[in-house]
Amino acid sequence: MNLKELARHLGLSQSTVSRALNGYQDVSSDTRERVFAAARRFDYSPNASAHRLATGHSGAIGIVFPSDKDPLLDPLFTDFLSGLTNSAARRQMDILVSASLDTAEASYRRLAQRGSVDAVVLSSPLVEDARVPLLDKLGIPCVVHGRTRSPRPHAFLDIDNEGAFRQAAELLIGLGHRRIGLVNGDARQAFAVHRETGWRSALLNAGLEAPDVLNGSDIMTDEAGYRLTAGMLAAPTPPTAVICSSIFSAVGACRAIRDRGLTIGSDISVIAHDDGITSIRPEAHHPPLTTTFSSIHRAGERIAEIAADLIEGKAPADCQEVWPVDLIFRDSTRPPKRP
Amino acid sequence: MNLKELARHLGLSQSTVSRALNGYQDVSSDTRERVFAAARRFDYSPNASAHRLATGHSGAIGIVFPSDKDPLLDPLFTDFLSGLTNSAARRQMDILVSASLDTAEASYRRLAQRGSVDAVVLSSPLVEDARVPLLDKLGIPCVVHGRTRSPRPHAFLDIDNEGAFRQAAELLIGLGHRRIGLVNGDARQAFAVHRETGWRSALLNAGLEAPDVLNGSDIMTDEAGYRLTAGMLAAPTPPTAVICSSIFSAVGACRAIRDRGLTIGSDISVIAHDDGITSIRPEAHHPPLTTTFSSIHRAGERIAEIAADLIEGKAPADCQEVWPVDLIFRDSTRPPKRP
DNA sequence: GGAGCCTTCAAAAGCGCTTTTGGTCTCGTA
DNA sequence: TACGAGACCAAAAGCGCTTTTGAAGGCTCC
Repeated sequence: MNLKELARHLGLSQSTVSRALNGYQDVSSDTRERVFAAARRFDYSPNASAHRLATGHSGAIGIVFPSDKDPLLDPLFTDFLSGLTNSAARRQMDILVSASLDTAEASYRRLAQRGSVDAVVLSSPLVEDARVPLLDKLGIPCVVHGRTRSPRPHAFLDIDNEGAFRQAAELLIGLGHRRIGLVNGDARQAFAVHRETGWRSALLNAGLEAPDVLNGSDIMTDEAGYRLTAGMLAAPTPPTAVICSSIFSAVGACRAIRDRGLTIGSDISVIAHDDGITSIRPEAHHPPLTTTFSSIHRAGERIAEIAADLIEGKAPADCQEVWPVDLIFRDSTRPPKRP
Repeated sequence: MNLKELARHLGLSQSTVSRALNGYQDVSSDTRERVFAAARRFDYSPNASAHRLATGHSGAIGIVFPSDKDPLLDPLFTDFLSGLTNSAARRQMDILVSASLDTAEASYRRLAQRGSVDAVVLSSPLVEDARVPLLDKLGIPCVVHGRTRSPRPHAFLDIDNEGAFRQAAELLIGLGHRRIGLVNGDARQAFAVHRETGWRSALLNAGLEAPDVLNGSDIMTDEAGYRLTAGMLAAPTPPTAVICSSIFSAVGACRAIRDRGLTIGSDISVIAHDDGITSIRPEAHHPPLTTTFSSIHRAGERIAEIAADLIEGKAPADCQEVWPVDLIFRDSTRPPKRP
């Protein structure tokens, strides 16, 4: 069932039917209702390709996978994507996931030239990310999940990583901790830099040191979390608390603490950043973990909306949001034994 | 730069340029080379929408997210999607992720009618899954990741869940275990049923019982893994070994074991199913976990190929694969202390 | 040397929609 | 009565590609 047939059934022209369906004003409400009734009855919905060709819009938001087996590719992405997709669907848009077989640049370039997407979402930005100027040059609207340095303002949604980690460190300092370890993500990533800044500023403001031995950085896996934490605990002056950049790192960190015969909370305090994924919940741990919390699912939802705004012509400079992060106090943070 | 301009630059007709680029035979190799050179020079690639409209193919494989916040939605999906996308890209196809805002049925129906995708991938099938007959009725080729009961044969790629879990149980039985707990996924899911069958058959074959108290089933999270395992360990005759359906459940199970003052390996043996995600690696645990292993990333890769075959007309009955699962022996499985 | 064939290409139709253009008909106003 | 305005709709152009149709030229072969 296509538009032509539907029009024939109704005894109307294609254009009238099209205008009725698309909400134009110069169709009598009587005709409009007949058209809608027929569309429902014949279960008509317009062909996507034809619609796209005619309008020049693809009706899709693109997102490019980093690369084949990138360690940055984490399970959080599922939650993010799910939010993105839900929200895009509400705006009648789809999410097109594309792989970067050769280089990321080539992928974006291809997306642009083929007109497969109207905008792209950029995940896991580096401190200085070449993709942003590239997309700017290619003329594809782009919204960054996170922030990056860029000559021209870009649309983004970020959480206040610096503030969150400063607060987390301040909480520990308030409890009496003097040596606070950071189990951070990959140092090339923008968010990791922001978190380190937050951690460091809290320590320096309190007149404490932020030595390199307490500043761990690696991919955010269970294994790396274990290794970094175990390393810190084995140092001559081990930390009395650690802050982890992800729940996966935290799982490893907790194992390292226990393997050393120490108890989480009473011996070593732990704070983890929680993106809100279902598979591992910090409040279900023993003891429940204190967290900095921000739902990555909701970030995905919002980013699709921002992308839609961008497509409708909103200026990138007006599409910049930084969300506050909740600090949720639980039982894994206590005063240190020997301050 | 579009086809018309390119043709004008070359002094050729659109049709000749199109035929040259698409590898038809009735273009002289001389002309063909000129065309390719020009296409490269002007960085031309055909408009996706126009191509789709003309060919009638959307060039995309669809996948529908279960729903807004479905507990079945797991982080493994990222790895799966990454494989799917890579492989699809190699065949010049994209992956269209779509949300099911109302019902899953409506989403698939819309995808079908709008012609947005040429085939769909169906994840996490239930034992009896309404989506398969629906897609059959709608006439969209579909490949299932897993297996489900269906009146007509459907294309699928599954791993040998039953065999894997039978082997796992047999390994434990061989070591002398008599009470083996199962920390399984949601019992509505097909794979969970298969795994239970494997576990049960190994026990019964060995003349052992498979009581309900040892047959745990829930979503595959850290928390559920903890709860199920803790429950079993608190029973009058606790298991001496547990088999977990996911690495997330296993993380929880291990915590439950330790929280009870027991040691993994020497007190309680643990086997986990490992999908090969990077964030949590079983070999990095202490002790390293024995696993049934199958890469979900590679499954995604293969499924895109199967979908492409299906689109090209291959019969669904000829697109059925069951992959063997590796049983990787590590240090978390030892003979029981008191058999 | 003309019929028949192959190679190479141009012209044009068509994919299913949106949007522009223009025409008809009614109505209110001068 | 005449006329511009407004409501409604049909016809047709156009989006950028693929594919069919058919024409021109060069070739072989009887």
